[in-house]
Amino acid sequence: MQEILTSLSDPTRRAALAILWDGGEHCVCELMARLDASQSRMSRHMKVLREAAIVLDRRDAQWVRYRRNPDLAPEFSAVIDAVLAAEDTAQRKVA
Amino acid sequence: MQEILTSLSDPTRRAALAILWDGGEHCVCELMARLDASQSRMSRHMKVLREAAIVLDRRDAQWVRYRRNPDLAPEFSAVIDAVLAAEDTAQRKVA
DNA sequence: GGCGCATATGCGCCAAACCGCATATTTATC
DNA sequence: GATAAATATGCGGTTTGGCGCATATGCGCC
Repeated sequence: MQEILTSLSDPTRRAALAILWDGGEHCVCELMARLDASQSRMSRHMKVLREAAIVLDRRDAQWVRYRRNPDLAPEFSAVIDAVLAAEDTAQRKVA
Repeated sequence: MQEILTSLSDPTRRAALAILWDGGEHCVCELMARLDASQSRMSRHMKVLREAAIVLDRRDAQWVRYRRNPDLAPEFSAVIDAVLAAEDTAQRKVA
């Protein structure tokens, strides 16, 4: 739980999760581009998410593809879903 | 959202929320005792929760009674509910 | 084997978070 | 008005987190 929440307390990591939460695979380079983050920054953030077991990674040629961990305990998935939904709602309110 | 998650990333604050989430009022001295936290530590943690608008406080004689903020946006309440539920589940699994 | 692209990581720096200790403030009691 | 209980807060110290820069590593291609 602690690790999950620490992971969620960074806006860049939440944004990355919002992208990964579509269920698909996304390479670091894509995340970098979409989130306007430097390479080392993005890589480190993904490491945090990986070590918290929130996401899984897979080597594919020169890329590393990240994806949502489907085996994450449901209680934790529920937390992440709630956070992403809340952020989405807050976003819409502003827009 | 950032403030909410920062608030939730401390275990003492989560424990305090778990107590306050019964809907009742609880003074700092009670939280101190139940969470085995020093006075200044507890007071500061409650300040964080108050400034994030997660809880409300009320002066009552020499005590300050804290309670859940009923007007917290539902998206945020949902996040907190999910976190407390997850922690509860994790707890039961161990016990 | 050398080159180029994608990713990871060691290092040092700076900012933020948490804590204990001491002190201030508010209120009740006598 | 002095005293005691409950709470808040200024201060200094330690830890943790995020970052950029440089460098290492893995992989495909020629």
